[in-house]
Amino acid sequence: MTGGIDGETLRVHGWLSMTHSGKPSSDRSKPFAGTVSAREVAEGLGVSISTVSRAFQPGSGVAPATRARVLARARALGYQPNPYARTLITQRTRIVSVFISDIFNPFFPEALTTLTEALQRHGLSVMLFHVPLGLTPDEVLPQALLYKPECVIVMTATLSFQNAMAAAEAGSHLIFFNRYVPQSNTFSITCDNERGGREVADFLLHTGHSNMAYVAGTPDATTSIDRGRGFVVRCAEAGITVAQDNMARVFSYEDGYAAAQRLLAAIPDLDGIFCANDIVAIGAIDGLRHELGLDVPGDISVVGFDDVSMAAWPSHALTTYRHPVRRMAAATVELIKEIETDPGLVPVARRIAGELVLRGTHRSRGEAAALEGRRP
Amino acid sequence: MTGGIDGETLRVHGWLSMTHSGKPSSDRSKPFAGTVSAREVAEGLGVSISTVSRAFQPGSGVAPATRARVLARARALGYQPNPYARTLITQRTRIVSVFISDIFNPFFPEALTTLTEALQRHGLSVMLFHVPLGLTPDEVLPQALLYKPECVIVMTATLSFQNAMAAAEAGSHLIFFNRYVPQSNTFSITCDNERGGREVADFLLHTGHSNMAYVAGTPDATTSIDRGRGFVVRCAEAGITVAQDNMARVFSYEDGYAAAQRLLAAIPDLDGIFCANDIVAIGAIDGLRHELGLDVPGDISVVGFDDVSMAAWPSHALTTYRHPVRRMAAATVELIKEIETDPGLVPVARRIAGELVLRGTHRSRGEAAALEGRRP
DNA sequence: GGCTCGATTGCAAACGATTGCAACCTCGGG
DNA sequence: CCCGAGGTTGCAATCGTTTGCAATCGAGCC
Repeated sequence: MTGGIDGETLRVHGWLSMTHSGKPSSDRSKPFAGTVSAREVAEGLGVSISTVSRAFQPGSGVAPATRARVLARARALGYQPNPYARTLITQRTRIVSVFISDIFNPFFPEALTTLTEALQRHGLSVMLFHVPLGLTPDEVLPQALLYKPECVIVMTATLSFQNAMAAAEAGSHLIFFNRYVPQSNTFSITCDNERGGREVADFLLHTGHSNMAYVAGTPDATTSIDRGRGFVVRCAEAGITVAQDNMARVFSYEDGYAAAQRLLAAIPDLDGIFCANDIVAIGAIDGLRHELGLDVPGDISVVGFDDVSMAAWPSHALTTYRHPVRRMAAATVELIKEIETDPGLVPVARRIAGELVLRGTHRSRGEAAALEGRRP
Repeated sequence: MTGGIDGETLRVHGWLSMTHSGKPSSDRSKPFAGTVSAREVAEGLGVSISTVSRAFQPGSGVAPATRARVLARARALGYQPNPYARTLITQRTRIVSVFISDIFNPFFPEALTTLTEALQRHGLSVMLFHVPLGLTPDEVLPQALLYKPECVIVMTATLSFQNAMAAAEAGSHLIFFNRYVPQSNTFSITCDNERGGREVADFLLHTGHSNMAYVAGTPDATTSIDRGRGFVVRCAEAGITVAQDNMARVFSYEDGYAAAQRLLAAIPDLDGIFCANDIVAIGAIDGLRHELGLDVPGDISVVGFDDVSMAAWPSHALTTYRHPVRRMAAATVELIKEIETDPGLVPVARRIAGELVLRGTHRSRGEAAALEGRRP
């Protein structure tokens, strides 16, 4: 809370209408109107435009006194180097494009805002592109590439080979966020999903569950696949085979809701379900409770993945695995910095560990033991 | 589902590593590398750069045959006019900046994606700026204004007078989305919140509620204020005074949860609560159920506002008022078009009606009558 | 056949910066 | 006192477009 919010917040009556009647604001028809150029700051000072330009670049040979004068006058006039002209000559845009898709999952807005903040703090501007359901990023990519972003961060689906190639051609590095392209050798920042799956497995095994299932999300999403693999493999190591429900089309509440019913129809004595994410888990829990009249965690444990804010609400109190969003955003900026200094950096997938969050949808060991064999 | 997703999705092994070893991709150190300019398409055709440029502008005098040849060759070479150079000369950026804040409310991502899609469909590129909690948009605005956006869409808080002025100076029109600045005469696109409040009041009155309260959200948010006013005024017209809880700091689940307890402690025979938004409503319901052991809607009705996706989940089945996001996004694009053709357009606040969505957290008239006077 | 007119097209000047290169200045050393 | 070096500064080219203006061309009309 800055306090400035109430202080001089915009409340003056009719102030903006001035700009339509008289002189206060300059000609509205030209967006650049009222903008000062390097020439104007140079003129008053009796220096050249070059000097003004150099005053704004750290390593350039300008006399400290001159730089100070220039900067002072620039500040007074409100001058900032025009990024369009600068880009034209330097060939660097300082822009990153971010691709998002339709958002069912509250994880995405959280990731998006965190990432955006981290990037803008590093002086990069974010161009946002939305890939509507049913479209490939490919159809939006050309518009994004027009602006020659220094990198394209994809939080959604995958790109076609052709278009990924196009991005490379345009000089934009491709970074997958929260997903990666399995055999492709591209940059990616993800949660260590497989490890997350293992940790959940360890936890459920440790608390005495023995008849478990995994509810997958969007079929070809690496997040869903890796979480599932970690879980299934670890359980297998403990001699337990887990049922898998792969019928979900997307990571949705409805998918979880339906999956729970399918699973219990097939395996009535199931005692633990790991879901591909929190939304699916909440759907599953509701399915178990409302459709099947089961008690969670009394009859069966459910664990999610992400730790979205809703998971902490008392009505859900979901036991889950926390997605390390902040650390992922920080890692992304870190990666971009590295790419900046070494454009030839060899692509690498970075996985960041999350952590188990215990709430109220799992049985503790004791309960599990006590209930052994209760249902047929 | 395009089908292209599985078709030629990026799965080729090691393809990107080529760009670091050999020739397939051009020099990665220059973002513009591999880009063709108008000169290159002109050369092969024996026309001038001017002609190429004109071929890309609808109303310019180019012979149809020439235009066709240029366009064909441009497509073959993958040429697109460079937006930076274009902006430099035309002074038009085709960029809009969108300000968002920390997102508790699922309404925002929905609004953001819908809005982004509508804008990009109109050929505008969206630059996203995040205003972290505790900061004013003012501190982020300068970075946004650098790119001379054609307009700045603010989905969050308000701007200081100074900075709003700065935006005007820079030639960027200010559009408030989902909020407005009361006495200021700026553009805004909002839901007709007051009307929404009235409709909810009418509905609750009509279904026999007589002892009602309003739970506000963030204190100075126009959304919260207007919804409350519509509700309270209509009830007053019907001779009923409603209790108001204004203790919430933000529109959060926790706020709703706590408000419910405060209200029922003060007014034990409350039979209807209208909440400033769905998240608050869900919090209130959980507070009523878990802390007070009340039945919703058996003992008391709760109505929200927004109709976020969660509201439809069986576990909530929230009766609410639908926020017309799509229509608001469309109206925004419409407004921008109007501003484009008439930069001097006088600022106007546009309010768009939503609609009541009946689910399971309200009592019907019959039940209400039957239960009359049940609790002391 | 000459003249005018309209439709096409090219020239060249912007737009607002960055940057290699050359000119300049100053100062110290020989 | 002169010369060279090193530190500052300005000149001018450049980035890739758009666009006013002039030039060119062909055709239609008298």
